[in-house]
Amino acid sequence: MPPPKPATIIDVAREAGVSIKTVSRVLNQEPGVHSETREAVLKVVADLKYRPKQSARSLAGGRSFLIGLLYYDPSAAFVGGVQQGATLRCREAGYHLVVESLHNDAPDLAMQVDRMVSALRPDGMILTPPLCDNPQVLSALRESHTPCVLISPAADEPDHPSVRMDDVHAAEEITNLLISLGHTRIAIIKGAKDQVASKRRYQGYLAALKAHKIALDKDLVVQGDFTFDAGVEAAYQLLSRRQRPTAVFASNDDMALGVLAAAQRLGLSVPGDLSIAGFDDTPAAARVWPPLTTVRQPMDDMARAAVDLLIGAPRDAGAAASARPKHRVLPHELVVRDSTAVLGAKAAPRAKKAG
Amino acid sequence: MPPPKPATIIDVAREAGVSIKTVSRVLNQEPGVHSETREAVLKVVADLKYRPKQSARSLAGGRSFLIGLLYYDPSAAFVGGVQQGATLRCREAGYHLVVESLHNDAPDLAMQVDRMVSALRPDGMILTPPLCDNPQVLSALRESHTPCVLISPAADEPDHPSVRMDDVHAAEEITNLLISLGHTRIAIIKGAKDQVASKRRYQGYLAALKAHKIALDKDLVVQGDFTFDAGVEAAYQLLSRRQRPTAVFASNDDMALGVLAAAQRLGLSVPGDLSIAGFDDTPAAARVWPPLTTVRQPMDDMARAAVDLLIGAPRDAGAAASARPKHRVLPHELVVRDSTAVLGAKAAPRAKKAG
DNA sequence: CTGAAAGCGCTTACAG
DNA sequence: CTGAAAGCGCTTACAG
Repeated sequence: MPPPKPATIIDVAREAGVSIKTVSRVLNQEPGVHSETREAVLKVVADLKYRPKQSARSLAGGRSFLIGLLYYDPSAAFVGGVQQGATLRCREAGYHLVVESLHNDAPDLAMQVDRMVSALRPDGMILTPPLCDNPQVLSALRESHTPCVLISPAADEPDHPSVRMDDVHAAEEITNLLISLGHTRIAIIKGAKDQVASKRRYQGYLAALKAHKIALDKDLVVQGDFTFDAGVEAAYQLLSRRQRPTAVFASNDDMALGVLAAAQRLGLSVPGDLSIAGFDDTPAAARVWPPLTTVRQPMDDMARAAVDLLIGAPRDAGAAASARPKHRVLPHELVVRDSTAVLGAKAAPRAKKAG
Repeated sequence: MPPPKPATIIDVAREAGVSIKTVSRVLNQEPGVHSETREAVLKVVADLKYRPKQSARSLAGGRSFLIGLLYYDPSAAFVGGVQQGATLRCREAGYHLVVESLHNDAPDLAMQVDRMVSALRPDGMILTPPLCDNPQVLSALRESHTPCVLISPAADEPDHPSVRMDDVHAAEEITNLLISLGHTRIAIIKGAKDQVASKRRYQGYLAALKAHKIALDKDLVVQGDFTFDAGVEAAYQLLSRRQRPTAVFASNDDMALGVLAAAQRLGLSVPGDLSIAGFDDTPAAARVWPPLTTVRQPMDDMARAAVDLLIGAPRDAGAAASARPKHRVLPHELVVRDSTAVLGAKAAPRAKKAG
């Protein structure tokens, strides 16, 4: 048996005794339809289980109801959070999320992006780091006149709206927390050199030290690259010094987990001998012992805000419409767990927030 | 300035001096086009940067070139792996992946699924656990006659093709590994009661014990639910017994991480005092100390296989075409790391595979 | 090997 | 408040 053909707008119009234009009006919630007519149409729609076909709407109307999400590292918890927020917000708004995994250094990156947008003509694109800072990607998108929102880009571009959190402030807060616990020998493991988040978090660290008049000890600053292995290696370096740090602020959770692993390997007690703080609140951060003190990025909310910016800014509103793109900064959250404690204490840490 | 309109098939046809049908033939790689004509068309396509519009192809041709991925727990590493494989394979095949995050127990689940498929008319859907076992989801999909592939479903349904790994065998292998390391008091923490993977892994555990004539000790069997907290709790139960187990097989990594955390909290050395094995090879498994011995599911490959099944089986090939759906079982991989070691040894474990 | 016509199922102007 | 017409940009089925 061949499957029954789904009802079309013509079927609905015939059954309801109106024109297809009126059906269209009802479905798109356009004003100017008599309420009785509306009711009648809606009833037929329900009876016939009519659902407008997206490809037809798209072809005729010029909107695809598709939002694209471009990402690089699929294992990154960051991307998972962003995707979750984006897909939920899309559903609420009647859009759908198309995802594409791209290598940041693929030679044909521009072509891959171009292919996607030319075929799908998404109404907007969401870019996550490091793709949101990739000139190839950005220029391919510009050429196709696809609106896009950058999530946590290196710099706020004048061309595109962006959504981010305040890395500097968050890093400062977490460093303040360590200071308030009595630590003064606080090491930092910096993130990847080419990512601006690394710089910003380092800035926050410096600011906190300065505010508390703690002199910067260059021996306590180690270059990392956001990987677990970098965290392990940095920890060995730091913990082999004569004057060990009593606390380590790793610029992300993966590195913090590396520090934790190295400390345990060396037989140090965490947080008794060493307090450790991370950044990101990845799923793994709560699945180790002791659970990590860290910063929760509002990934969900950033993604939702990105979708909203895209839906609100139709393609080619251009220079005329909104004079300049919006740059939103969303609030983060300090997550104090058991990997940080009062200096010298063997007990559990106090969840005191730094001033 | 209004953005320049993208070229259409008509522009290409005019420029190349052929009919649009011929352009269509070239682009769709249909046979029966003179090679010179083909070259000429291709040149114009390149010059004009022509890209067929997906919504038009979809409306006229009845194929959307969209594959849907339905998932429940976005933090699950499993979903990340599946998505990665699916999106890459889709790109290779000229398809795109649309993702949708669904609550397995949402009251309007059927409607949400119906909305997606009715609007997008994807050429196929990929379902991950537990959604692939959800009657609401399956019936909504059946009603819309959308082909779908189930990834690791509870049971192989006659209606749908599926892709899975061999949970029983993998669990047996990992138990064998522990036995080969000299362990006989091997505990198991079972997975969630309603998931069949739990049952299968337990079966594999039982089979390995039986093969080695090790009597089952009910005290070493603890019910879990796949969460970190369940692992912690189960570990406390197991490790407080007079006769402690010397090894624990947790039915997934999250629970294994819980066991590891609990052991460390109790001051036990892993693997010196306790060997721990997990299942899944989540990102966190390699980010703890000691790194977890576990089983890597071929998530990538399963997803690729799923996409292939979908592309190969056009909508409504129906009963006529392929008599019955295919059920594929893909090979897994034992990942032996440092959380397992020879009974009583304080040294690193040998990476010996069980017979 | 190539093409003219019809049609996919909607929305956009434009009328009334 | 409602509708008849044109058109979005392709593919299908049919001719030659």
